[in-house]
Amino acid sequence: MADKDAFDIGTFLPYLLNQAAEESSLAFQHHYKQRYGMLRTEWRVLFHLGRYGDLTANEIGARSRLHKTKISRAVAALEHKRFLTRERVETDRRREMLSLAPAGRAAYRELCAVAEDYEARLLADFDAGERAALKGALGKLARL
Amino acid sequence: MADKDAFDIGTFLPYLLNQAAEESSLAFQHHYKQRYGMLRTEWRVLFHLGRYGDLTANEIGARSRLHKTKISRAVAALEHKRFLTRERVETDRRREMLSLAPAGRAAYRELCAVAEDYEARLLADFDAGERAALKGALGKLARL
DNA sequence: TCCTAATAGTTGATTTTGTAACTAACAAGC
DNA sequence: GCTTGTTAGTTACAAAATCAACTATTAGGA
Repeated sequence: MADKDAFDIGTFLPYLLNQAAEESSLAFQHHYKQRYGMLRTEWRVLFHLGRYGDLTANEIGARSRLHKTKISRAVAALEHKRFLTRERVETDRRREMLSLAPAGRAAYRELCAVAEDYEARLLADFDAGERAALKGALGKLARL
Repeated sequence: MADKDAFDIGTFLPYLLNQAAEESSLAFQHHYKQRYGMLRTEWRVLFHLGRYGDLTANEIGARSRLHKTKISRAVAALEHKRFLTRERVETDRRREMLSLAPAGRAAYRELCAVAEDYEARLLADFDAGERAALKGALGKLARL
């Protein structure tokens, strides 16, 4: 039945990418989920605010490629946890500027440290050249 | 605000993997969704049966790392589309052997061809060495 | 045999996501 | 001013994923 020459899902790129992504997200999830009760989208939004400073929901969407409804919900959840605050932009009252509150900033700092450690472990088996090649290839595939 | 030396999500491996996985799955989805009305899980189950021959739900789970409830529902949907048939294993009546029906086999063949083309396009910018390195690295990360 | 534990698979309840429709604010043309 | 179109963000409803509980069957003792 199993044709030896056949196309193999185990080497199909989208499949490999999905497996690797899932595997590598799993252990990290634990940190923002268990410790802060955050969803993945919330962690991403928190991250963008921590890394790039105050942004509107729309700007986060442009950077992260998250859909605006996901962002809207993540922002509401983060606000509820008092991790961020909103302020209407007076020059364009459709927009809201989002800023990390102290609790959010603390969570960001801690999660960044965890993320760096975590990535180091993921990449422990790779040398510098392999790491650069991998990230370069992924960046191309992700069209970032 | 934005610290130049800070950890950057744009180079965080789980993030990159997720972006690349999402991007590379998106266009391919269209084929099994539009053409056959399948969900991603259904395509994966179909694929495993086509590639590796008759399997039980549990064996598919072990290979694909899909949760058993996802598989159970995917199998039900594929059976409803008459893409596969089930048969109780007489030596252990808890298990059911799954086999592709002719329609499922046809879908499998067509989707494989599409997948090969699709992957070739995804990897068009990479030379043979880069492809091998990428797949090797992803395989390690996915722990396959 | 009978009791308990483990396994294969399904079902139901809750969460989360995705899609589309919606409100509010702005912008451009007349 | 008014109309039309666009953009920022939210909400509602449907689709899907997750988690726990469930049935049926097998396995391993005492």
